[in-house]
Amino acid sequence: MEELYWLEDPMDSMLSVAVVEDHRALNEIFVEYLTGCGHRVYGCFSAEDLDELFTAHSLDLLILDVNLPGEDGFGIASRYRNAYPSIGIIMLTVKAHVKDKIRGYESGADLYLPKPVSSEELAAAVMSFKRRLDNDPHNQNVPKLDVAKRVLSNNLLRVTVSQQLLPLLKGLIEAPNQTLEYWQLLELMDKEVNDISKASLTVYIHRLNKKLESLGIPNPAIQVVWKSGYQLTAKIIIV
Amino acid sequence: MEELYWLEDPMDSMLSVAVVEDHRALNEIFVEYLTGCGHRVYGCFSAEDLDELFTAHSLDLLILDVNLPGEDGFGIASRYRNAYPSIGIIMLTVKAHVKDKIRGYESGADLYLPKPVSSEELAAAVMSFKRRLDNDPHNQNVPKLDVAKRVLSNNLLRVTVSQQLLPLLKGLIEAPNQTLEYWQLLELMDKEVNDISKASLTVYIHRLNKKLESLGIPNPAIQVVWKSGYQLTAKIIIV
DNA sequence: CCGAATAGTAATAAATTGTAATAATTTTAT
DNA sequence: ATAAAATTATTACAATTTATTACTATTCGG
Repeated sequence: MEELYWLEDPMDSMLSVAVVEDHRALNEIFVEYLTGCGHRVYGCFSAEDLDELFTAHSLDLLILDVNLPGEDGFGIASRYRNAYPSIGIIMLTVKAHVKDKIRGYESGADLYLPKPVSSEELAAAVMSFKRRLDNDPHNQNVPKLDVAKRVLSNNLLRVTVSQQLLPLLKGLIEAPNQTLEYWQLLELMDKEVNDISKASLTVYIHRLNKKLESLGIPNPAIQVVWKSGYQLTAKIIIV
Repeated sequence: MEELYWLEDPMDSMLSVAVVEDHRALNEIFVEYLTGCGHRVYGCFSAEDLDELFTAHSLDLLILDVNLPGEDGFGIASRYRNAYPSIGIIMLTVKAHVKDKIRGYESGADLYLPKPVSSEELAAAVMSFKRRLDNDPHNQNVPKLDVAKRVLSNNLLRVTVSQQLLPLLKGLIEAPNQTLEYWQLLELMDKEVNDISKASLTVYIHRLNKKLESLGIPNPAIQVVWKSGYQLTAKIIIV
């Protein structure tokens, strides 16, 4: 497959968005503009690219051109809508006929934008989707870690985190849904990397999981990745 | 205020919709068509009408013309969006300028349809909104796999899925009711394709079926396709 | 100094994985 | 139809890895 790309500058309350558009110039314009709006945006050029991208990154929103080489936008939309009902789908097309719009909606699009679409318009549609996500009661009351105060809190509860465990938790939060290897975790804590330290790491993780559980986060929030390390599976923000 | 009206024929899985459009003929066309689609549809002609209507009936969706006597569609949208974040808003307008579309989204519209809008198109947009409501995984008891959390759950129960079995299950969910060949399943797990791996695959499938059964899914959810592979027969979604 | 929280260590329990052995099922051959 | 062969299901077990608990030592604030 061709090389996918994204621009750097992820911000905190952002969306993960894939732009699937084979017109290179347009793709780049969209990616750049949406990135500037604070989202993590991946540009790709075909269904194949998207599938590969999706195996590696979770996505909140797909922006699909209808006319693509290989599988078209309708196909992608229905396929993803089926397995991932909560994903957002915005479709772009020059076909302005009613039939096409209806087909777009039926294949699972949340929004159907007739081309030409300006970056501003697209960004507004993305924000509209984001607002819906933010208003979802399940995405509210996200626990926060105050690093300076060493306090972990949500709307109801608060627990302190010890000096020792703090950099471990901070590191895990900064790499959401990614596996951190044992040696990386030990380095976060300024420990030597050896078997004895590794054994104690399980205890530290266990203690962190207990803290997180006491905040109402499902246990284990920090899950083992067999023979590799650990990953944090809950959403926590750092303030 | 003027007399509001709605046509009879409410069905069970319907939406409560208000059409706010001061063009009487158009209003009537929309109300009639959407009612025919099985929704409970209220026609009204101004913000004032809508407010009165809303005191008496709960509404899932507002269809707003932009140009209205008194408060315009933007005003209504932001006011309702503010107070009722989960309400759906579709805006209709002849103003096709980008600025107006953006203003529409910013004031809280989920969808912005440039006039002229056909009844069919409007109905498709309404269905799209309804599907979003219905498909909201939080609103149904379809088992869901949270890949990031490695958790499989329904309304009542929750089981974790090991690192190893996760990609296998994910692959099966993404190809619902399709047979995946042995080699495809092994590739999902990054295993070599040989007889020994194939033998162990039966154990992995068995372990997955046990997990699924413990969620109340009829066993075997993953069924063998003789001499070919396996297929998942239960509906599971990925969040 | 005391007492509570924290840190390190060790021992034990539990989970994950791969493999093998056996049981059950389906197909094929007679 | 029946027996044999092939295929898949289930169970069991051992090796490895991780989770949990308990205990001691240390640190920190009052």
